[in-house]
Amino acid sequence: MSVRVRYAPSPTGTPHVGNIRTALFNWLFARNQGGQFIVRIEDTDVERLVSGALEAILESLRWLGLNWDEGPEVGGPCGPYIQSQRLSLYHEHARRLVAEGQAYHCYCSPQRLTAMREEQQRQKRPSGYDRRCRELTPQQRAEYETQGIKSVVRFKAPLDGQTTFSDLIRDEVTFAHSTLDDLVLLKSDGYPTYHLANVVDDHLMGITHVMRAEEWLPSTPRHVLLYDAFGWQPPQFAHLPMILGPDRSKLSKRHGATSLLEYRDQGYLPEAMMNFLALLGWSLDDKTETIDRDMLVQHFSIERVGKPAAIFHADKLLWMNGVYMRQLSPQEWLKRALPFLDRDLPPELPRPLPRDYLAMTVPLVQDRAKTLAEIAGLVDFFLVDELTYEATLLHDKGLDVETSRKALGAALDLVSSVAPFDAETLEAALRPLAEQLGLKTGTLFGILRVATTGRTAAPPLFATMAVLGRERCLKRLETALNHLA
RNA sequence: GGCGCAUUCGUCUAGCGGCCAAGGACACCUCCCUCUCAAGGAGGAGAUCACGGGUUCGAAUCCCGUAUGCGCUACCA
Repeated sequence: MSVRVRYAPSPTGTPHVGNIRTALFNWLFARNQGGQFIVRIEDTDVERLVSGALEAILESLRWLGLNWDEGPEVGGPCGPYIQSQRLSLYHEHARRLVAEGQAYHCYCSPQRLTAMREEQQRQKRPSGYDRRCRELTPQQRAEYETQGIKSVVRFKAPLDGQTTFSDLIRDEVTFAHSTLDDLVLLKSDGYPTYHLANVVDDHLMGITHVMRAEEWLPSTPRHVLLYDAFGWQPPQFAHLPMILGPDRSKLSKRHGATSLLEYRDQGYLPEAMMNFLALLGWSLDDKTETIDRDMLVQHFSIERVGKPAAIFHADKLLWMNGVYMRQLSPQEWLKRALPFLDRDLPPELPRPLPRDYLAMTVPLVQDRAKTLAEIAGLVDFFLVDELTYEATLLHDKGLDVETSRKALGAALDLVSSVAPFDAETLEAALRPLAEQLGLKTGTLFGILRVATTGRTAAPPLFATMAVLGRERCLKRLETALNHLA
């Protein structure tokens, strides 16, 4: 039987990296096995719906390149893939369990349940539904119904015994039935709970492997019991390690960027993100760090997924992004950078940006950027009309103003006459100047760097000047001289 | 409180009984390259494998207990 896995997010916000890591592992497994990757939207909590969340989920998947075989937008044989459009299915199955005596209507008010729970907690007793409605007589039920009290449908969990299931990552896990209560299957608003909906849908959609975060482990025995109640074969389970914030708590907004799309906006490459996320809880061997998408698909396996939760430390992601950025061809690099340059370069610079001129800067800055968002700060001096910098930088490190002026003046002469205007010729002309002035080359070049780029750290001087061109260089050297006047 | 899962350098991890007085990567430090900054290259520091008991000729690897962390304990997923 062909593998069918699903990513089943609920549209309550924009997905964070941990959530998407789960999607990634499902996708990798499906692609590795030649199976299907299905996306199913679990919008059964009307209260928590966030508008735009669905689009953010799909956009996250698209950005990483996690294409789905069935789901929203593409449809499929088991649709609809949005749970709010499958309500009658859940009702039908809940009714069946009630008719078979495997589930029952519960009329307890939310207030009573809350009070009960609080009391249990106060007494430090195990919490859980006290099963008051489990054995209601037909008369009692009729009574509640005529009073118009809304009910929920609860599953009749076995009172004793235990359930053991096999998890692909954690091996055998056992839960005593005495620790389970009668969970709600159908809410009073007519929507199913996650428990009912995911079991019904996973079965109806032919899901073979349920790969989800570890937080679902405690409810898995209930799901297994539900499969049994329906007479269905449960899928294989694989509970993935969680991803924690640097303080070891569940990843949240407090930890800075957590949503995948934020990383996109910060200039991370999807291929780097995929590589990094894959290594959070999975490894190929004892040394491989960079693995591209195809290799990932080729080598992914559940057996190599680890058990312990992983902390999301973005510093390694930053490094990896740099690796992928440097691997890009200059053309591709520019293409990816352009939208960020449009966004981040000073608005007073005319658009469209001078693409050909920017292309010349690529060899000078490609190795220096770790994210696409940094590029604007690396190339802005190539484009800006007026450089802004502290004039003291022109005679820093104990240099007297007069020497700086002499240096700039001499450079000005050479730059105006040198030909051709390329890096080699410029260097051949300017390097000897240091000795003539009795300066160390580093010192001279430092002055010229500040004058031509406005900064103390920049790409190699002569290559930079060559790209800037004679006009700009002369103008900037003159401006620098004026700063010292 | 109950139940469950987990526990190897700061972080991501390799390790499925002897090849490990524990390997790789990020970050950090030093050096090289060098006009600055990067990139690149070479080194370094960093883990008594949570702790305590077993099992075994032999344990990071198997078992038990303890501790710690995390998760679940909703008419949320």
